[in-house]
Amino acid sequence: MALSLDLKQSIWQVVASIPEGRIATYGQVASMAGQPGRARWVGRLLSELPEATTLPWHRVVNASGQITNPHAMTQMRRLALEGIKINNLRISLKQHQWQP
DNA sequence: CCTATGACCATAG
DNA sequence: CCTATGGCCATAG
Repeated sequence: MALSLDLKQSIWQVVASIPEGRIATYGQVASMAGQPGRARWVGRLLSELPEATTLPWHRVVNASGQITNPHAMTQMRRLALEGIKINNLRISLKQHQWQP
């Protein structure tokens, strides 16, 4: 399926709606955007965000609750500011996962 | 068309 | 907890 701006926006909108202090997984974001199975795509889309974006991309982690991206330092700092505990790049999904 | 590459995921051992 | 495996899917070459 080709990538339309609409599809991108649906992903961005879900990411933007993740509450402060909560996290979501790549797969979760994809599903909530009506695009199940496109977790990898979510990751790639976030990787293309401009550095000055206001989108809370730091609230997205993988299915294991692990931080797996090139900006781990920034991500950890931001999450810490929101009161999220991090152990060895790992976050407890049980405690912090966003569950609408 | 084919292969390679990811900010991924589920399952099995 | 860890590794291995197969699947996933848009992009790039």
